[in-house]
Amino acid sequence: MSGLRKLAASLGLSITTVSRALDGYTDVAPATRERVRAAAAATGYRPNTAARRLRLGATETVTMVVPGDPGQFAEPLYLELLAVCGGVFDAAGLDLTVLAARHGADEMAVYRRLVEGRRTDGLIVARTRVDDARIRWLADQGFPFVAMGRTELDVPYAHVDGDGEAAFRRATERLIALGHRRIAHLGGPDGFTFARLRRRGWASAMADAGLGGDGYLETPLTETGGAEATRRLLAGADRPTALLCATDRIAVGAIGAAAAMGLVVGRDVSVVGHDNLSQSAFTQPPLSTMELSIRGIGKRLAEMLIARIGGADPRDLSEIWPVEAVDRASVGPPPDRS
Amino acid sequence: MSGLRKLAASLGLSITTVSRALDGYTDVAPATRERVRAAAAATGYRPNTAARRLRLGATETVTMVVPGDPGQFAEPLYLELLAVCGGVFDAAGLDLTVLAARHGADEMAVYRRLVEGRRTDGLIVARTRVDDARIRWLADQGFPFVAMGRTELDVPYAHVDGDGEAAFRRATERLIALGHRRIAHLGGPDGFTFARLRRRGWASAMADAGLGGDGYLETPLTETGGAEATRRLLAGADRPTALLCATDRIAVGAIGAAAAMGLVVGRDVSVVGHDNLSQSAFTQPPLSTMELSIRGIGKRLAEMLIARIGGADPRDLSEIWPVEAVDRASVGPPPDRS
DNA sequence: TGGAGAAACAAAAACGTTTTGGAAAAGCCT
DNA sequence: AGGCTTTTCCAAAACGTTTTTGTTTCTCCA
Repeated sequence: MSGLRKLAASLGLSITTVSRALDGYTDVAPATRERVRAAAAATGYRPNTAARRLRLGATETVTMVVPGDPGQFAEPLYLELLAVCGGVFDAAGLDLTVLAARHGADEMAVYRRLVEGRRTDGLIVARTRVDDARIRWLADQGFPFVAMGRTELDVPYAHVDGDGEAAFRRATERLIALGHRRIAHLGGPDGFTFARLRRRGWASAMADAGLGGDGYLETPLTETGGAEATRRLLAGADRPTALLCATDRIAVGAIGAAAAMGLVVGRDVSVVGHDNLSQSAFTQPPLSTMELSIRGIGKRLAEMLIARIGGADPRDLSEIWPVEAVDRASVGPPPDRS
Repeated sequence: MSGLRKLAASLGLSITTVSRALDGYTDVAPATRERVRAAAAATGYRPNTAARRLRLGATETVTMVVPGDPGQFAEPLYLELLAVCGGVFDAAGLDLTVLAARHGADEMAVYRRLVEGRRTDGLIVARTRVDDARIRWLADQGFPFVAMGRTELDVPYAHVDGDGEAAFRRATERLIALGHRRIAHLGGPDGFTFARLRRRGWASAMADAGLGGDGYLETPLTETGGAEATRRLLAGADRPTALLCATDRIAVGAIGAAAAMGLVVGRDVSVVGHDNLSQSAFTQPPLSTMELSIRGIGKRLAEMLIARIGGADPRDLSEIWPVEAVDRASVGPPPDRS
């Protein structure tokens, strides 16, 4: 005998009363309620989660699928996101489980298994894509989920995102105001919505200023990707005077490649990133970048998922967060001979 | 009616037979087994996990507590560890849940709640400390867990670790062979076992060479920590010609600070790190570092935890992995005037 | 005083599995 | 053919909750 039954026996009560006392029903006399609570605290009673979940028909679990591709995605931001969300979920009595999936065919299989096997009450979808099969399917199923990032799909879905388009437009405008004319954009894979939006911000600012928007190069989201793109961009005669990078990792690669070519970053060529990773303040020169509050976003994301699980309408759950500029020495006016 | 009962009814069998057929007992005729399996596959039957767990008395869940301290611990390696472990656990039918806890008082409370509430079957303990209360308590309870890293406790516990002591001894010896005499060590907080072992490796190589082991500075595990320590170390007259850093993050800070002081890293001062983070190949100059296979370690860690849950003796589960040197341009001979 | 209504508790069912302890049918041997 | 083992299946119990549906006792008012 264990659990509720034992506690009830030791108190000379029925398990019904004990259960209801602990859950705070008005059904039980205040005196008994206190007696039960004291006994529960004293014996360290904790309801068996499996039994509870079976009875309730809920898993009390939410899931985040993290990219499992080797090496490629050692994104520091995701761990912080997990930690922040974990705190909120924990306070709400939800377990946060993580699952790794490689981008590609088996990715959808992972989601399907989770949803169809009713192994989770809600999902966090990160690294959203313009046409995101996961979101299309989940929304179609009416399954509760939140997305970190947007898509271009026409279905409603709960999401939080940074305003990368505005941020990159502003960043471009500031470079233009400094005198730059040839501003290249090292964008992420265009399938990712965040990459497309940031490119759009850059492109619209360039167009508004009557400048050519042809200095666009799509690169992998790695330092290596940024370095290779930079080598190519800076090789030509009419090389750009500024490199606007979709992420700090790309920017770190760009700074490395530019320096290796004998150029002084911040004087011969300006570099801008996005994310404000901890290492970005320590490049030579320190990287000008933009910051989005991961802690804030993670908290809201978790709260939204809880709301969705509670039945909230996804149409009411949409937030675009501002992105703040972080100015450092990797940006300066263009060189004179430009 | 749903689940097993429905499936059984549709086949004209009892739920017992269906259950045993799916679990592959010899108890059921091969013909019926196939019939059941086909029907299960066709209807997409998945056993209800809560019911299963209740009956089995297992949570089928393992947990990793990640550092929840804001910003401080945006360690890229942890995410990769999670992804790798997640894959192994998933294949074994185990859920991997993450929980955030700040270092300090409530950390033990988190572990206690997990274990005493029987909310998990096993734990992964990372970032081990020399005298680690978590490990002392868990081992005392006989609860299945694995540690990434060691302690100086006398209790047996399953663990995987890199041989940081040997790696730092070798690294120091190589610096000495290059001609360096004043080699400073920017160590992590000494409470962390990995930091103490790396320091010991450095100290023993220095002692063996008859060199002073006083160039030791304890720093936080951040770029800022490395930068501040470097500023202090390089300010004096008899400044070190080499900085051996406990981690790449510290080393990145060191390179930044040294460059800001007008020194050329790799010529005026050499810098070595450990972790081989993706950005470390893109500092100026590229950082010499050491690498430990996180994928390999994560896989073994997960396998060991599964073994421990299965009842394996922790004494048989201990692995120290080699650390490989990654040579880049941040290391060179000491400057002449030394 | 009788009856209605509220307050406090309890019995029992259900959630969906796994497993125990058979039972019926079939095959084998003498 | 009768007893024995083997094969194949099933009824029922149990895991520990939550919740529905009572039942009893008490209070209050006419």
